[in-house]
Amino acid sequence: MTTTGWAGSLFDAVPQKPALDLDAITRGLNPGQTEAVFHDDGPALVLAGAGSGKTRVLTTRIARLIGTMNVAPHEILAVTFTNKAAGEMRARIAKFLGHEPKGMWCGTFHALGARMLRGVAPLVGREQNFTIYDEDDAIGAVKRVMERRNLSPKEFAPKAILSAISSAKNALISPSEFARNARDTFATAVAGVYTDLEVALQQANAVTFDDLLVLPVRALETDEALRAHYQRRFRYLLVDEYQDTNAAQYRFVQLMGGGYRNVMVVGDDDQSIYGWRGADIRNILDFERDFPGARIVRLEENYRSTPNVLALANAVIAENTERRGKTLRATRPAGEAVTLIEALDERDEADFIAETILTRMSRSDLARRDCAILYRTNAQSRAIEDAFRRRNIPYRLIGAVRFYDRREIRDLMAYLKLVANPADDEAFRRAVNVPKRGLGDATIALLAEQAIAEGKPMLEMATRFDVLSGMRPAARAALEDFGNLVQRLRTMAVDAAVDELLRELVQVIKYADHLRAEGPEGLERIENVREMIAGAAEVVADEGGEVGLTPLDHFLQSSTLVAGVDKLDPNADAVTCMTMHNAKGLEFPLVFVCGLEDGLFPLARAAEDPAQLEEERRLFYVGITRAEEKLYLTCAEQRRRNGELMYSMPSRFLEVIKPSLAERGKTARAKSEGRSGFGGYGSGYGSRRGNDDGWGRSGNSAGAGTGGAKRSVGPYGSAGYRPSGSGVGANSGDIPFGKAPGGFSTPARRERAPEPEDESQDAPMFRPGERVKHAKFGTGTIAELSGSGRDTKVRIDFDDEEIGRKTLVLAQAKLERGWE
DNA sequence: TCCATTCTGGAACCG
DNA sequence: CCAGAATGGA
Repeated sequence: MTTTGWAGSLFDAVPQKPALDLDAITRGLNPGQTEAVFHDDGPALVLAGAGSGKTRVLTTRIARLIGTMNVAPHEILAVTFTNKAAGEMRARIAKFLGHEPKGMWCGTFHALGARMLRGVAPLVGREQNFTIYDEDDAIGAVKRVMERRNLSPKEFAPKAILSAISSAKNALISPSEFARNARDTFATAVAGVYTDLEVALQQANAVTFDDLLVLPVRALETDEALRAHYQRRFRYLLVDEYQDTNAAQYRFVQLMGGGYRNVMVVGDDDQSIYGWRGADIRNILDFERDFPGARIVRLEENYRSTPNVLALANAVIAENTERRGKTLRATRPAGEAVTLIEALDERDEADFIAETILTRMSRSDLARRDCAILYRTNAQSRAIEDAFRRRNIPYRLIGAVRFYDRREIRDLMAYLKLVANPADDEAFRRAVNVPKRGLGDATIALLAEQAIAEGKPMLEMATRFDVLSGMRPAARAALEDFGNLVQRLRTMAVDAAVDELLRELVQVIKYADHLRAEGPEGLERIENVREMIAGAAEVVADEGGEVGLTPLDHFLQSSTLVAGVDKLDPNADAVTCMTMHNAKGLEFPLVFVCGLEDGLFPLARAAEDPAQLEEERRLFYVGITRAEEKLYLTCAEQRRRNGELMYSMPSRFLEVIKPSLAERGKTARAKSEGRSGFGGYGSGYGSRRGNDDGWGRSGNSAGAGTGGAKRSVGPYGSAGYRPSGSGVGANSGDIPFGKAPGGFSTPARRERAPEPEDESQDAPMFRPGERVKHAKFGTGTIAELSGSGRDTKVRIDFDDEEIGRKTLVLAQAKLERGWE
């Protein structure tokens, strides 16, 4: 391959009219912002605290470069953290300039990597129409490789193996290097799989997400001409959320910006929350070393939040030691106090949140879209959704079950991927039996075997006479059918719009009938398919640079790279629920950060490692700083996690929240049913009665006594969740901290209970032969009991012939005894 | 023998 | 609540 393919001259200077009113767009900038916007050449590090207007700085600087500095848009490379942010940045710049910044590369690292890779695929052993494997595809490929290496998925979890490979890739460690350093059996297994996986990926003309970073880096490192081309082209690099870059991304920036060295990175070390994905906070801490002479600009004035919110944020983050150190200064007038609420359980917590939102909306012009619920894990959304549904409050979930993760969507996507890239064996495996064509493991295994033997795609094997002739007639017919269908779609896909393609596909495989047969939830799936087709109709080829791609290629790429927040419609009239990770970069007038319990936030596994604990704390900081006007922090005494009831201590992060920083209270249920306040709950489980100095461990806890059975009279703020009879007094609600003097760090566990209210764990054991009644299955006789503790299972012969003998988990069965 | 369906154990954060 | 084992049907 020559280098002329990517050395495009598409963007040869079309002189842009300087229609930019620089004065207008830089009016009101503070000194730090001005310095960053008017920074011309050379490296620069902008340390931008939360809400300090960094997006404005970035867009204004780009507008200035283009509008008044004679920099052509195609000379600019801007990296954002989400596709949505890229779109917004582009739109804002267009507004400043009065025209689209055509030719500018603006997007996430992954999107930019994919874009570059389309042009240089042959350099890394791929073709232009390569497929991007999502995590499931990659796990599938890992499993296949493991099978061939006789590695049992029981001994080594494919997911763990993939995760190790992913980490290696993000650290730019090659398979051979990994193998050299493999010491234990797991690492050795990973090394082998890693080596084979690379071959399999290449054979399937596929790349993983990580490869979108790794392969461009490799191409840039190995091909001098390519590197020179890009270094000449991109005179200005701007990287947002720099604190979350990993080694591969860092290297990418170095390579791309290594020519002019006009690299401006913007970030906040306090908001680094992707260490688990290989992000290296040192990238920002060490920027000056890597780019000597870099100008450092600090943006510490916060325009987003009230002083109350900021005081809390500063207090929380000050606990971290690994930071450059900065303090956000408030510019807004004082607002409402932050409120900390203790709930009984997750349902009580959710009810409180929902009621508070309703009350506040009724008392002000607060809109639903102004409210956000932030949590640590997606699993927490369940209770919150229930609470909203019961009250008919519209809400939307960001990122929980991603649209493209739904089965029906994945089925159709598999077809599309296979059509776009016939070598994609993972897609073949998924598509070939949708709907069921009577092809099972045996047939597929045979195809796979042949494919490996010849080094050819499975799809090709499925169309070859010599392979087919050895199969059962039914299987042969099914494969011929399937092969013809894919071939027809391939012909169509050359120029057809994707929605057209999808409509044809859905019709031919009678997909709607297939889904309808699944019952009521099938209808919802049909609806999703409609949505997918509608969405496909809207995908237009991205401007600039990607010649030769079919509409299908564009569609697949853009849909593979969407993030949860990318779909967030800021105008939708709904409350937003999401993880704190997803909330990065967003802001809302009213924010609830919930589930503040030790073991959940911080997660138990992070508690032991100081580095991980600091990252959790930064995540908390991110959550807090999303709030513009009013912030609630909530925690629950008990919570069901993975089916078991957990009693938890309030998060250790709350420890630094002195009475002056937040007002405290309890939900009505926590007050009336709470087991005499904190410390008393759990009757013996992790009880720290009397071991507590209340809220203000630092000693100035005005209203907090010696813990134990205190009555909470904490104020509820103006939020409206003010149970009758609750007084308004000094700070007093008592919640023990996770990091207790005695050293509690993990929540206490106890027996599985069907309902939070149900204390059936104390019920005596059942005996075989005993007559019982089950709510759904009716009466029956216990045949046998097995297991112990929460895993006790009971086998029952039910009287109803149709039900017969069933094995149930005792703790969940809710059996009534004494029935004849 | 092969394929489809039911059952049972295990589940972060995300591009 | 989803994937892999166990089991039932052609």
